[in-house]
Amino acid sequence: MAPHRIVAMTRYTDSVRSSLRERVLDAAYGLVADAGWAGLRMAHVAERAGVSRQTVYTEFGSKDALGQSLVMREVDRFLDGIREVLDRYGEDLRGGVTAGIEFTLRTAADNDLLKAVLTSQRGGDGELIAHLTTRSEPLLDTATAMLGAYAAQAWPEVDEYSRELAVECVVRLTVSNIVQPVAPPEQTAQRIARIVTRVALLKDED
Amino acid sequence: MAPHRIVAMTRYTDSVRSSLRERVLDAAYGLVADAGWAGLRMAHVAERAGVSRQTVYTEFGSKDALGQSLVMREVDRFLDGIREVLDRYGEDLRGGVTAGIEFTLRTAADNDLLKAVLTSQRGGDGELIAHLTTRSEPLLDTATAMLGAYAAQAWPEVDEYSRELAVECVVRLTVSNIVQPVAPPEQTAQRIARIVTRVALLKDED
DNA sequence: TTCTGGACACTAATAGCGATTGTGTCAAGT
DNA sequence: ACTTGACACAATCGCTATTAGTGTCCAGAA
Repeated sequence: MAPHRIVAMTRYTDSVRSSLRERVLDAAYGLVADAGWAGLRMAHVAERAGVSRQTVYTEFGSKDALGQSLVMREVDRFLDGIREVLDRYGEDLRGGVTAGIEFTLRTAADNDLLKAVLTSQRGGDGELIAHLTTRSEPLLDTATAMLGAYAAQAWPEVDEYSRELAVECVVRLTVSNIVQPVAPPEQTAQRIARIVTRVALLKDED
Repeated sequence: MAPHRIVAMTRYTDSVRSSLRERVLDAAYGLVADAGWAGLRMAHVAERAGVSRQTVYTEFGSKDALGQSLVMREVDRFLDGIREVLDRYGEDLRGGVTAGIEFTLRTAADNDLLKAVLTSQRGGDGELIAHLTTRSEPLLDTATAMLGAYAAQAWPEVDEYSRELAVECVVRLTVSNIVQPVAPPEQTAQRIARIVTRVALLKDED
């Protein structure tokens, strides 16, 4: 019985802790959106999260570490979103790619933090991007690898080289359209998907 | 005779003036490369160009105007370079595109000013990019239009929509590879050219 | 004429310096 | 576990004096 209780208590503690982390992270996210990373005060984070300043420090250690966790959470959520979209479309890779691109464009449009990470843009207001040493630098690489895996599964008849080219196109053209948009996300997504389909389906003669 | 002499003198004066402008611009270019736009001193420009500070002011009016002329000259040279490459390859559009991309990648690699203009990157050391109001903002548009014209001439059998897609690909993928290079210019250029060829040649079925 | 060189007013960048504000840590209290 | 208050230390701010640079004018030389 004792072991069981210990386990139960540990789980309870863990869940409390993780919900605490989430609350703090939520608070930080909102405040960063308002005042930018430089304008963020640990005291405000604690206040908005409904905890003491000390708790924030014991949980995250420092402001920099809090920033790390913040962008890591955002990155993970984005990657999960992409995965979910791709899964939802199953064998229809073109549909999945279109939806994934649109999802990415919309995310970048209303999430300054992820936009900064996706476009690797330093400076500006996204000063916290100095913290992307952990899991956000290789964001695009991760996304590329993910997309490549789905492509290999859904389009086994396409040769590997063509798939590589196509995946590279998706990623680079999407980022390009985040930086310099010319049409609403939906149209842009369809346009890129069309381009990419051509790249994948045509085996050149030379 | 009098009119002739006047004309001759005017031409002489013009040529002196333009060579003066060039010298000053050359001096400014070198100094900007060393110390950045903010670190540039009009006195240094004059000194290196071998003229008095006053002459620089009478010729350009202000430091800002000098910056304008500087980026305009660089932009024009780049555009001329692209044109020349495209002309040299004549009907061989794929060869021309490949060479043009490589030219662009190499230019961006060793010309910070043009790199800043091409990637529209503000801030950083390219503080003078605040001056791209004249002929550099539409640089990419101009290049796109140019490429489109050549494409229409060399590939009349390709439908217009496909040509548009292909040209967009060339421009966006090239810029993308300036920002995030993964291979030397030559390889990258060939890769992009291959992608673009596929986009142009395949008419999709849907 | 065209360019030079020096003199000038005015403005922007710089350095120094309290005063303020915020980070990060500690210990005692709940 | 979390809070509260206190603290040392560092970064930032507002202010001032000073420097350095822009932009202009004009007398003189080529």
